Amino acid sequence: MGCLLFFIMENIITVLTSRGLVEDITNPNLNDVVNEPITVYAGFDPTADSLQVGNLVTVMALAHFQRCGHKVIALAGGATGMIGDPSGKSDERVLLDQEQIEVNVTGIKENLSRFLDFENETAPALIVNNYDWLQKFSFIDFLRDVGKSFRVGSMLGKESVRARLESDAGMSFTEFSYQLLQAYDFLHLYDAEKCVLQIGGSDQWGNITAGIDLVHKRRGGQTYGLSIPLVLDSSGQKFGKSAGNAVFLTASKTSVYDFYQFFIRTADDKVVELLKIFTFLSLDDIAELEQSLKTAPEQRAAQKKLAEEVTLLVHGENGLRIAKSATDVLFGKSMEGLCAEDLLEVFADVTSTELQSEEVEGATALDLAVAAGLCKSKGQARRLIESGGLYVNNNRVPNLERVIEADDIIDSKLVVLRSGKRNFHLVKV
RNA sequence: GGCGGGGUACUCAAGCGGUCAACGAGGGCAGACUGUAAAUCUGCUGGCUACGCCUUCCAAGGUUCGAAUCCUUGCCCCGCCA
Repeated sequence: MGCLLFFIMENIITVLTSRGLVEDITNPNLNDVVNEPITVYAGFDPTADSLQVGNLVTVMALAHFQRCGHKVIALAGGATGMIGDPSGKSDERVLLDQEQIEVNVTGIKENLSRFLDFENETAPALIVNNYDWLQKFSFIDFLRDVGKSFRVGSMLGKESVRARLESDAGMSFTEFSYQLLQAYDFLHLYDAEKCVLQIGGSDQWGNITAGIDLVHKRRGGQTYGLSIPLVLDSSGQKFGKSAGNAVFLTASKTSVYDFYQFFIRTADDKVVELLKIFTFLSLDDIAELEQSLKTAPEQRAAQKKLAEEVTLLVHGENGLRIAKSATDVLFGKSMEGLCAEDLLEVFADVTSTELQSEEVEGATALDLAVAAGLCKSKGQARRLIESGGLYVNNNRVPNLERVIEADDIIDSKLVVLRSGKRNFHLVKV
């Protein structure tokens, strides 16, 4: 049996390495260990009710594990989220209440369900919440059973702790204890699910090794850790922020259009790396796209493929369809042939204003822009029009006298205002 | 507690009695160019019933025909000495 599996299973470490998803592993033996199916887990912090594209890196790694025949567990940190992981944070985190965390855990589960197969016959994925086991501990029990196995010296040595102790913000006992909880998670999953590997972002290294040590001390078992490199954008910033806002996987927080566009705007020198990380495209396909980048950069084939693949994975076929038709309308010159309902879907997340029909029909474009709140004042609207930056239904407003006619109101319901290239505002009549 | 410097638009920062809705830079917005990149160039950046009018330069008073500019008081910053 082992032999058979050996031949049909691709070595997951090789796969991940070839896609740039491995920063470091705790023990080189892991290369051989994964030739048999193992159980692997990664934790997700419920700081919001949706994962962000940054989390997607870890999710993709988990998905690769599952595709290679391993059993994967996604751990939602319902309990640890209440404590706050100090790793990579310069300030003490504001504690979330339990109610909020439950909401967040639910949202995260929803996100994960798109990537992991929970129905798989041989190795269905599992979602667990560490609140389920950590919540049962009394403080005394925890200190006796878990705390006893930790040395303060090595806890103090962790990067996440050291950085904070040296900063002005300092660190509370609560956050200091965080690594014990995450370490205990590993022990619990080792016992309950025979989980022998934890993966996570490189900032999780200290927490992962703490878990490995704990399993070794308490059970004498050998476990492993694998860290994934932090993805940065071309300006060296943490990946996944767009104009200061995080890009979320949940459509209500980041529209499918914005999500799609985030990937479309990937810089040339970054797109190959992202294709490897965020899609399941073969390396051959990616090499082809890389070639097209050199021969026909203006086609942006690689960016388009990246955006399509990721949007499809996260938002499904319908999400991708909406994102693409939104892109057509928002970048295309004409909106002809689209009815008000199509437009409402396309502009679902665009700010909109409801006005009475007598405020719209017969009004000048200038007045409408102000009434809708697109421009703060008439002066601003006037300047916008004079510089040719205001559009009604994707047609430039030629002069200050332009009046909104009945024809401009699509299906007697909608007028689409736009300032500049992509700043849209919907007027509902 | 003593001495000195200062508070101007989103930010920095000129202005020191009229020519000030307030120089300049950054940022932001728009236009041209372009590959939804980067760079570059141009315009705009208090409000309005708009070649004019109104409200602004920490706050409140005062001097003056006229103040962001001078005086008084208050509030707040920042240096230096105790």
